[in-house]
Amino acid sequence: MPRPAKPLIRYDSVIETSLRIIDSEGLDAFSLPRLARELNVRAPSLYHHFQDKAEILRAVARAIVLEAKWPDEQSVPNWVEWFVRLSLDFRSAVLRHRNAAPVLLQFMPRDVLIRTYDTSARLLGELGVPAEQRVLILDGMDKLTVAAAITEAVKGPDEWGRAFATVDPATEPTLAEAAELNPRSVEELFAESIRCFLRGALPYIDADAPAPSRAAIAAPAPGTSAAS
Amino acid sequence: MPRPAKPLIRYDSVIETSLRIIDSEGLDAFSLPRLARELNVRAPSLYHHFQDKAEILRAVARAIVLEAKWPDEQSVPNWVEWFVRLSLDFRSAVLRHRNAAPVLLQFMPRDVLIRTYDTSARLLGELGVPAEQRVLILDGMDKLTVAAAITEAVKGPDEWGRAFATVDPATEPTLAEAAELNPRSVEELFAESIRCFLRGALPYIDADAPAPSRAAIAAPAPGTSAAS
DNA sequence: TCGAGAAACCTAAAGCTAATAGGCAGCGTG
DNA sequence: CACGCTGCCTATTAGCTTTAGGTTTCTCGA
Repeated sequence: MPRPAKPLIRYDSVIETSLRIIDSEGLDAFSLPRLARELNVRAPSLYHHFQDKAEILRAVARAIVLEAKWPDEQSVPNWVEWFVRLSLDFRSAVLRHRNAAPVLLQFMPRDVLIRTYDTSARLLGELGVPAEQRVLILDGMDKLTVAAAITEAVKGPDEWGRAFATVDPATEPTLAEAAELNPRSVEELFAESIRCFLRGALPYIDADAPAPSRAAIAAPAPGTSAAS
Repeated sequence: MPRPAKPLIRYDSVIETSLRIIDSEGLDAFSLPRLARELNVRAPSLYHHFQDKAEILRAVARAIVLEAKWPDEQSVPNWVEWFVRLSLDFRSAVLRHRNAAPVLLQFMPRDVLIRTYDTSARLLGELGVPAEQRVLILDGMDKLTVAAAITEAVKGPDEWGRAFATVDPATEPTLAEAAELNPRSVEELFAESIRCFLRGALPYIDADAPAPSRAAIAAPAPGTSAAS
């Protein structure tokens, strides 16, 4: 059945199907024959649309990251909570696709994040953060969101609910006690880590300042963001 | 040549050789035939010593983490810098074996870290950190060291020196400017992130308090660490 | 001391995988 | 109308992990 009237392989459906297989059957189960079977096609045909398997996985990683939406500055009381919301949304997107965590580690689309960080840098400028401090904030946020989300995704179901849930009280009594008395869920820990970091890194910035509107960030007044 | 007088395969040399192959030729080059060739042996023989390839990789991950040494509390001015040193040592161990980052993501030996965190929890108790806050600190440190080190390890050589070095000034001018004006190396950013987090999470703890001696942590006086 | 069985290697092979080579039919353009 | 390109196909290569089963040597109890 060579050369059908309508193409059987569409770029978007390849990525979509790949992600569905990875989500439901795990990364090890994802192979080109397996993917091709789902598309009613033979594996080598995929090479007419993608250079190799890595290119498919790169696109899958990109699709996951693009699921994270841009938080509305209206829905949030101040700039700190805007950053927290940004991180939580990213984390949610990653955790929706836990099995793809190794793919994200290898093929994280930096350019997508870079655009977010550029906007965040502008936001920091509006807030009065000195230029030489901005990379510290952005890099720290990167660690606390991207890196933390990926490593959290690989944790087993026994660790999903509470932090350090698998600690043995017999061998690590102090840690087990701390885990017992910890009032926060893993999601709250995630959010609170970011608040702590921002508080510690920017003690001189008013935490109650509102998040600048998207329009103000996108088109800053001349000289506003350039002035450190 | 079945059943030689002296065993040809020693557990330690298998792990050591595996790590050397991964370091020098990359993770993709590491296969059981490749490993067996290095040991002057055939691939299936390895199954008499390891259940499967994953067991070897698990041991490799453990070996990397165990390279991180326990910092001497004498060498450091206060407890904050003790935590910073702990993180930097871990980071160094991971970055010595960049190619093994995906292995670490999948097979991070939690039990090794748990022991460190138990000791750290005791340290926090000595410092007067309330019990219900300790998990926040430990989990945040975990994100900022373990997660950040793994993701930093997968970065390409063009990103090793400075943060956001590959940003294009034409498309992301604000971020590029921030990267230009950033005074810190990636290692300093790593250390400073931890200081910021601890400062933000524990504003009421004296940052200049010394790190408790290892002996004091290992055998706390009764009631000292249990009292929150 | 001897015999049984376990230990530690081997070869052979099954059943995967990613990727390449080359063929064939339909589509659109000159 | 014909020619070349597109988009699928089959066949094949080379390499991977893992299992099955064979052979020799070591160890240990009688």
